[in-house]
Amino acid sequence: MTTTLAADPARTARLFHALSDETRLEIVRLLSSGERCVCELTGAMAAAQSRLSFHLKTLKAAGLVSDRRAGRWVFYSLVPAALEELAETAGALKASADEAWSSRKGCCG
Amino acid sequence: MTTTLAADPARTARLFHALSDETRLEIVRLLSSGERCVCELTGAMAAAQSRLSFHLKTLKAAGLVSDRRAGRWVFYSLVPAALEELAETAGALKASADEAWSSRKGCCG
DNA sequence: CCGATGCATCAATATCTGTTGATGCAAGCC
DNA sequence: GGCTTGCATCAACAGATATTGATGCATCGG
Repeated sequence: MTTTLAADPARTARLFHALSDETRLEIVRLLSSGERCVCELTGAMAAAQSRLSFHLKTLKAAGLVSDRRAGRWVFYSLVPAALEELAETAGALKASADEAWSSRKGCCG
Repeated sequence: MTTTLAADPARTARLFHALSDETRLEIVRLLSSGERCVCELTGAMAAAQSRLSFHLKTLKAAGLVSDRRAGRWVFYSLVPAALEELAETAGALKASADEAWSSRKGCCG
């Protein structure tokens, strides 16, 4: 009743899926200290350029990062609103788990 | 600096992965109103029994739910600690996104 | 205009994931 | 002891996902 739990399940699943990969989590971690171009990410991680491009595309599709072109470089950065949405959803899930403890219910006779 | 961001990336990825499926999100939603046996979940969702068993196994492997045998029924329930861990991780990600805005940094010349 | 750089995209492959139907197994009812 | 119920597990398949190397396409420097 307090918070909307998974108002849009498909959206929630997409959001969680985008963060269900270690490579992408590492990208997010690197972006947490600010905007980065792909070349720098490639350097920081031991990853092929096409691999990073793939994961960045996934993160972008989920709305977690945005890109900005500057000259020959493309800069990626986190989208705070999306991460806030994530935090809210996770918070709602936690709240529902706490509720579950108070409202016990019999099942199957 | 405030919160540890992905101290254990593999664990974080596993947690997010467990919630990256609509069927599993629906299970969590049903469990949020209390303990449920598989038979009841099967009834509430339009899902084959073996399908639910598969997803429950995934959720259990991630530590998000626990099971309890009672007679011929197996009751599943949410694990508040795991959902709190999730909420904390999501909160840390959000915090890092906010930090990213203040600490801009040049890249690639 | 030419070569180099930064990045996206494609093709091919390998692996993982989810679904279904069948089988197995334990617990309770008769 | 047989039968039924509730659930896990398996086998087989289909589809999604991740990795790699190659190619394409802009942008910039000369």
